[in-house]
Parts: sequence; C-alpha cells; structure tokens
Amino acid sequence: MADDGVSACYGPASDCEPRWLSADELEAWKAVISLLLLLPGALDAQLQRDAGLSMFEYAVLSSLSISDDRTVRMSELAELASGSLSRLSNVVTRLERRSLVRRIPDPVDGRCTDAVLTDQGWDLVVQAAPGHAAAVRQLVLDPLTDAQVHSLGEAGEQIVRQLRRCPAPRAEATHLQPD
Amino acid sequence: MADDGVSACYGPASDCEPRWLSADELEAWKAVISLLLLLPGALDAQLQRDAGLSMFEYAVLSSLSISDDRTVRMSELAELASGSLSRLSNVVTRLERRSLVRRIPDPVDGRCTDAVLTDQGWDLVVQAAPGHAAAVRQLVLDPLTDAQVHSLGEAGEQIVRQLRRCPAPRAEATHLQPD
DNA sequence: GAAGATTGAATACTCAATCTTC
DNA sequence: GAAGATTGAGTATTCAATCTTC
Repeated sequence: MADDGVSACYGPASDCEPRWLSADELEAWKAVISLLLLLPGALDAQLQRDAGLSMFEYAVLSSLSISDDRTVRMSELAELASGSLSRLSNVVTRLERRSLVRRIPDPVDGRCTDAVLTDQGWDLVVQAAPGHAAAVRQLVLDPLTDAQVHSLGEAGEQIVRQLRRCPAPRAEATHLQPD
Repeated sequence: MADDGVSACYGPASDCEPRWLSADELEAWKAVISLLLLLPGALDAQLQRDAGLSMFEYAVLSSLSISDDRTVRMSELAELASGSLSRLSNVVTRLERRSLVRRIPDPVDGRCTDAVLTDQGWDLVVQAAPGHAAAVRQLVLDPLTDAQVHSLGEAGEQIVRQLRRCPAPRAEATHLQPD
C-alpha cells in the first residue's frame, strides 16, 4: 500500500534511480533523521540541568539500579545501556570520580570488571527519575496517541533487533539494496 | 487503552509513583532510547566509510542539493539539517576546506551568509546517495511493514513538531508531569 | 593467545563570548 | 542595540593500541 509506485528522491533532485525511496518511506526517514539529530540534545539538556547526567550516563545508572545487587559486568552493562565498551569505560571512570559507581574485579573471573551502583548513585537515580520520565512523557509520549505509542514501540524494537544483528551495512551491499 | 492501570518503573525498581510510565509506554521508550544510542553510529559508519561524511554533514549537503541555486542561508540551513547554527558553522568550515561547500556573503543582507554547494560537493552527494539510501533501507525500513513505516513517519513528525515548538522541558515541569 | 577491559590521540559537539552588519 | 554568524574553551566520543588475566 505504501509502495504505490510513487518515487521520490532522498538526495539530489535528479538521478531518480530504480529502487529509490517511496513517498511514505521518504517521509518516515526524514522524521527519523530529525529525531536522531534533535531528541538527544533535548533529553540531555533536561537531565544535565536537573541531575548533571547525560542520557547515556542515566542509562548506565538506571541499568545498574534495576539489576541484582546493583552490580553488572562492564561488557554486559555496555549492552544494557546500548553503548560500546570503550564508551562505557570512559563514562564509568567519570561516574566513579563522582562516587556514583564503583568498580570491583569480578570474583569469579579476574578478567572481568563489575560496576556497582553506590548508595549515592542510587539516590541520584531515584531523584532524577521522575523528572526524566516527565521529559520523556512531554517530548515523546504525550504528542502521540496510545496506538501510536504502541506502534512506535514495536517499530523501534524491530529496528533495534536488526541493528544488534548487523550494526553496519557491508560495503558491497550499499550501492544497490538486496531486494 | 494503553493506560490500563498497569504501572511499570522506568528507573529504580522501587518508588513507583502516581503517574509513572505504563507498560506500553515503557516498552516504546526503551526502544526509542536504544534507537537514539545505536542508529546514529551505524549510519555514520556507512557514510564515513563510503563517502567520508557524517550523518549531519550528509544532511547539510543533501539540503543544499535540493535547494534553488544549491544555495541556502546558514540559519535556514541549520533548520533544514536539524542542527544548531554553531554546529553548522563548524561543519561548513570543514566542508569548505574539502571544497564541497563555499560561503558567500548574502548580497541582500550583509549580516547573512549563504552556503553554496560546489560542483565537487554535488558530485559527492550524488555518489553517496544510493549507498546511504540502501543503508537507511536496510537498517530502518526493511525491518518494518509498510504500515509500520507509515506509522513511524507520522509518530516521528509529531514528536519533531513538539520538539521544535519546545526544545527543552521547563525545570518546574519536570518533577510532575502536567497531566 | 584470546577474552575482557582500559587508555590515549584525534576528532567532534556544546555553550558562552565575540564580531559584524543592519 | 539586535540579528546573524563565527570562534574558542571545555568536554565527550571513537578507534586503535595496549594491558591483564585466563
């Protein structure tokens, strides 16, 4: 139904080739890219102002707060917080300086490091959570109907599933889509 | 329909307060935050590898390529590319060094600066567009049904509309949502 | 030697301050 | 003096190289 033969260009206004984006697809894509470029800044601004945290830092602390013993291995935490291990390591170093997190060597396997949420860290998440939830509500959820929220959730999950399976398209695949 | 009284915590596992996120809302939000943290990296990786561009740089060049005379005032271009003027200015400086864009003072109002896409810049966008479209297709569109694509587009537009109206929630509004 | 994690160098982003033209 | 734009300082992110423990 979306693929009704209407073809629109994403990119230069000429050169419309075989399987370009349909009108619906283009519309969706433009919305997504604006979202990717605008939403993180807006959410970071609220968190930074009210709790001194970035979105990623919040994701880290929040992930720890809902885990057993408030403790998670670094590599697992990176997955939970949707970031690279390297990024996580840097962030945990900063959080450690602020006494929000502690690192301990994993008692079972000395190669692994466990990140532990401190009491201070817990308090900060508990304090920050309502404001953050309100921002998410205001910026993301409130503009949508219940049906749209549900649908957005499902679409997002689909995309993330695909992303985790295959994070970057192969070079060969990028010049003509598989179809 | 989503707000059926089921209450789930986003944040610490205790402290479930009055108007927290419903199960559906929580699900949607987790998907969105993962998207915000994972998708830019994946798209940047493809663009960087195949064209030496970031997603934002691509948005800038692409916006210029579909504009009259391939020319847009900086402040307008910032809007089109969904970035701040400051960020745009830095990026245009880099693009100028690579001869992909030129700056000229606006002939009408000397305070304004016009960004102009060079022939080289045009060629690069034309060359990069198919690969980028394929990546968007593979990572974002293909995992979805046509109906999901359509719905995602509408939801995204709603959220972006809200974002442009009110980029950051007020401090007062963040501790209890307006409802 | 391989898995898990950290570090450092290069690059990019943000915010506030500044500059120019109207 | 205000609008439009740029610059610079401070901070964050990424990638490759390194270190440690198994």
